[in-house]
Order: sequence, then structure tokens, then C-alpha cells
Amino acid sequence: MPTTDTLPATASNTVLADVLAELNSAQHAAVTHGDAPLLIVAGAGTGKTTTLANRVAFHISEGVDPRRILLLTFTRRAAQEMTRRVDGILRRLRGEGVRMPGGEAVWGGTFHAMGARLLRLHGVSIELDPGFTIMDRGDSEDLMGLVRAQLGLTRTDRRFPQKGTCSDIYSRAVNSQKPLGEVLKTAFPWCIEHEDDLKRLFAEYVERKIAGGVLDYDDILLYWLALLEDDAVGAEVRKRFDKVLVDEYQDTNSLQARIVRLLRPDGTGVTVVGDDAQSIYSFRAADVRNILDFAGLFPGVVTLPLEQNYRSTQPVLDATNRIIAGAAERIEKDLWTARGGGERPAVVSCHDENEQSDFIVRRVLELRESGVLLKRQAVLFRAAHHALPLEMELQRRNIPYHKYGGLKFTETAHVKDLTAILRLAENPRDIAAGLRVLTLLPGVGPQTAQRLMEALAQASGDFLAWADQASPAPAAKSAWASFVPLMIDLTRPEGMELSAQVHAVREMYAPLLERRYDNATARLRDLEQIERLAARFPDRLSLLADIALDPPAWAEDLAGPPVLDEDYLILSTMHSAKGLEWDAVYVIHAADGNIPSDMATGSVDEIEEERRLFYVACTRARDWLYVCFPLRYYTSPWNHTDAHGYAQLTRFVADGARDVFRDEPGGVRDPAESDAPADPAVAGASVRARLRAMWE
DNA sequence: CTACCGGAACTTTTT
DNA sequence: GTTCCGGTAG
Repeated sequence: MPTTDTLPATASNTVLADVLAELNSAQHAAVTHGDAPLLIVAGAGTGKTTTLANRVAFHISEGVDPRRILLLTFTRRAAQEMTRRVDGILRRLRGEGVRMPGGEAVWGGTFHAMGARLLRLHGVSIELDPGFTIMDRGDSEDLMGLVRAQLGLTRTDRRFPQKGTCSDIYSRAVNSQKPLGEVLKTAFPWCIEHEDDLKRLFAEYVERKIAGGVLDYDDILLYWLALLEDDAVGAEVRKRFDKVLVDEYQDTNSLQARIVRLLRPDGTGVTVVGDDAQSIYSFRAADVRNILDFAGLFPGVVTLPLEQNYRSTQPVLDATNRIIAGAAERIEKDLWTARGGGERPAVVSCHDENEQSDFIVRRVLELRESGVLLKRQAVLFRAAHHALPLEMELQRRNIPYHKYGGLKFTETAHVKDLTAILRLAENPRDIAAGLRVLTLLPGVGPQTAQRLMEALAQASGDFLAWADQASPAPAAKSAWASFVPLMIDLTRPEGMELSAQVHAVREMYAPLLERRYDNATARLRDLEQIERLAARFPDRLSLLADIALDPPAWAEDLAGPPVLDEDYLILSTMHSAKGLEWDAVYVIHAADGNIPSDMATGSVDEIEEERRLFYVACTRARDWLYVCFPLRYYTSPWNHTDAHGYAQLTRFVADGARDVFRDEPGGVRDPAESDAPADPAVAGASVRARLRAMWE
């Protein structure tokens, strides 16, 4: 499609020219590229979001109906940011009096959220009940655990993998579309001996999901693909979209690649953006090959690289370029920046974890003194628990912070309990929800719950079936008396207002919560929040889908409304830091064993991914980058002995990037008060021996 | 059949 | 610190 001919009125043409003039030439080329499939290889900090947002706006300015644009992003956070930017650009164009629909009408969100939306609309055609409920990761694990127990897999000679591991294996096999044996061999070699039992387990797990009318995360992609593979519906779904744009393409898996392909079989109107150097989700079956092989997916793919980095200073960029230079296979990029000067990144060796926390606190406050808001500083770590000691120190010092990654609010037990009640009302066949809810009642365990769910199924999900029976256990008498009428009320066709429903559930659940958990008041407050948030949703089904598919958004809302002038330090896992940037970045626990993680050093590929992860972390920095690691660490966080080991700086810096970092001591040691008497074992040869022994 | 206790084993990253 | 499993009391 020729682009210039279809531009609207001349008036907006000049505004459009103004908007485009703000882009560099590579970005400009990407934004105004025609209809042939486009791969934008965007290095870290090269204005990827800007480019993609402008391209969406450009499409709309060309006359494409926004509702016919599908924008797939990795997180909801990214989707919101993207639509905000698109709307900003469109507002400028509209300012000239040209009517133009807003970017908010674009179909934008994660693969899973968009998939669920399409399945509600078209699922019927592939015999999927559009009233399906969605299991989040925890629900899937619970169901897996239940089946695991019922198949008698708990008592095998060799200990059977835990439910979480089972879910990981299952999910990996589905998403990579590879046979179980192969997945086990490459990713879970210690489970190979259980292959046959795992097959039985997964077969039964699948049956339960089908019987229950529930979809797990993987199902959403699978059914979406099935939708597209069906000739009739597939054509209908394809007809919905003229443009398909995919952000973070390096982190898509083969299912997602097939979905993109089937959405636009000839590739026209497809734009994908990504950076092979930032592929960090292979544990979710993301495959770097997707982006490396994109050019082979469609005929006539145009590849445009973005290489000017707008984010980091030259010294920071020198360091990150050096870190990624060690990577084995990648699309060559030459990142450069116009931001000369600035401080060299530092390697901060700390005596131990406490000194590391002290250093962070000290430097964070120093920078804030010099005008860098806490919000503009972030502490990044490999695993959520790495941040715990620092969190304690921040609390002690009254420094506000916000932690991303790790446990979500929607994953806390009380929130799960509440949503399970709503899910059961929505879908009485949802076994996982039913068992969770029923076993909340005192005196009701797995057996009784199972029986009750069978009775409910017999009655085709009519909760009156439970009203006829007396309390299933003496201890449950009073809870049963309020629980059953609640379920009946929740399933009345005329229905209650959604927040009234949540309110009713809360009333019933409160005494159970108090009996079960400590700090009940805080938990009850969370539930009140949910009641308030419920008002935003049109119906129960969309509330539940949102809770299952968009936990981060909920975490922020539940944490309380953000106060405008509130300033807080950012703590984030490296994975959750993707796509964001801060003036100052502190990477903590950057010792071999954590980065790369000991759990990910089995193969060259895994180590390569750890390198990319570390690269992602370091490239978040604009001006200051500190790579910190404690020399001495305790072998396990909960051991009360003094057992400890000695750590080495991560190999990703030590091997080949050391010279672009300067050294900074972690402590403010006054030699006079340097108390710690030298550990005799620390001297000379024995240290080296122990160091070597640790990494055998 | 449930509730509870003690010992053993594990402990990443997320839609 | 948590989860999982097996044993035991009610």
C-alpha cells in the first residue's frame, strides 16, 4: 500500500511531518514503512516504545480503523504506556481539526489477555463455552497437585516432582510444542525417570480442565491457535485485523509465533519489535530463534535496526556493550550514544550482605540529596528473596520503596480464597475453585469437598443441591449456614451489583479468614480494596479474567492509590525491570552463583540467557550503574549457624568487562574500628582452595 | 476423615 | 521459611 497517497488533509500533513521530524532517520523509516512485514531490531534504549507508538499512530493517521489494529505487548504496563503515547500523538494530529479516533480503541494487551477476549467472542465456534473461567498459575498448580495425589503419585519409590515443577514441565512442553521426552531431557533432566507417570498426570490434568470448563494460561494460546486453524472461524478472526504489531518479539514462544503467522498469513501489516540480546524468558519456552528466524517466517521481510541509544551515558554504554559482546549468537548491533561524559560504572565489593545493604541505602540517599528522586533509582536482583535483607533495612530506616516481581497481591491466600468463591459462582464446574472454597470450611477436607462437588455436578451446578443437606461436618455448621445461601444468591439470574457480590462474599468469608490466618485486619483491608475496585468492571467474568491475567495492575491498585508527591525507591527483579529505565541502577548480589544463577548453569544456552538477563539489568541505567556483590554470604538464609561461603564477582563482568568498571569499596571503613577479626581460614591458599571447591 | 505435628526436602525468573 | 509427606489423635 503506498503510504503517502493515503494521508489525510494537508493541514494534518504538516503536523504529521512535525511529529515525524522528532524521530531519527532509522526510527522514521520504521514508522513510515509500508505494508511488507517489518522486523525492527531495537537495541536497548533506542526508543523502541516511541517507534512502535508512532507507528500505530501513523497507521491511524493513514486511515486505518484503530479497532482493526492488534498490538501485542508483553505486560499490561507496557500496553498502557503504549496507548498513552499513541493517544498523545493522535491528540497532536487531531489538534489540526482532523477527526481521528483515539488509540484507546486499539486492541492492545498481552497475548493472553487478547486471546481470552477473542475466545469469549468466537470460542463457541470451536465448542468452547464462552463462560470459561481462567486459572492463574497458582490455581493450575493446585489442580495439578490434586490430580497428582489422586493418581497415587505421592508414593513412588523415587520422590515425584512437586506440583510446581509438574506445572513447569507441562507448560514448557505445551508452549514449546515439543514432545515430553525432549523437554525433560533438555530442561528437567532429573525428572526423566518419571516420564510415564508425568504423561498420565498431564492426561488427567487435561481431562479435569475440560470437564471443569476452565482454561489455564497455556490453554488460552492453544485455543486461540485452534481458532485460527479452523477454516471458518479462522477467516473471521483474520478479518478483524489489518495490522498486527508485536512488542518484545524476542520473548515469544513458538505458539505465539504461529498465532502471528496465522493472523496475517502473507505477513502484510505485521510489525515486530525486539532485541535478541534481551531474550530472557526461555523458561517460559520463549525462543530466541523466533526473532533470529523471523525473516524466514514471511516472504519479503524488511529488517530495520535501531542503534542510537538515547538512554545511557557513554561510560555506561561501554560497559553494557562489553557485557553483551561475550554472547555467542546475536544480530550484530553497534549501539552508540550522544550522551558523552558521566561517571564510570562501579563494581562494589562488599564484605557481606549487610554492608551491601548499607552501601545501597547510603548511596541512594546521597543521590537523592543531589536531586535524583528515589523513583529515578532502582535496585535490581536475580531472585525476589535476594532483596529481603535490604527491604528490612529500608523499613528500619523509614525509606519508602515499591517492589516489583515476587509474590503478587492476587497470589496471596486470602485474595485467592475470595476469587475462588466468585469463580465457583461463575462456573460451578470449576473443580479447583470448588475444592479450595469447600476446604476452607472447618471440618471439611479433600474427601468431603470431592463428594460435594460431585453432588453439585449431578445437579448441573444448582447450589440448591447443597441446601438440602445438613452441614457436612459438625464443625462447619455455622459457616455452612451462611455459605450455601450466599452461593445461591450469587447465582440468581437477576443478579446483584458486582461490588455487592464481593461485599456479600467478604461478610461470609471474614470469620473463616480470622480463624485461618494471622494479621487478619490487613488481609481484610485488601478484600475491601477489591470490593472498591469491583465497581470498575461490567460483570463478574471480566473482573475474574482481569485478576487472572493482569496481576501487576492489581498489585499497584491494591498497594493503595499513588499519592502524587510520594517518592519511593524501586526494587525489582531483573525480569520485571524489562522495558524500564532509571537514572541510577544498583544490581545487587552480582556474584557467580546468583548471576548466573546456580540453577541455570546446566547448559551453555542457560548461561547465555543469564548473560542477557544481566545485560538487561545493566542497560536500564541512564547515568549511574553499580554492580554490587557481597564477598561473604551465608549458605542459606535461614540457617542460624555461621556456615558461609566466599563469592566471586559475576563472570559476566570478571571475564572481559572488568576494565570498563571502576572499583568502589562498599564500606565506609575506618580502619581503627574495623572490628571483624580476620577469619583464619580466609588467609592465603586455603581461600583459593575453598573458592575453587565451591564452583566445582 | 480431618486436624495437627514433626521431619525431610527444597529454594529463579512470569503471562 | 515453606511445602510436602507420613504418622497419630480425635
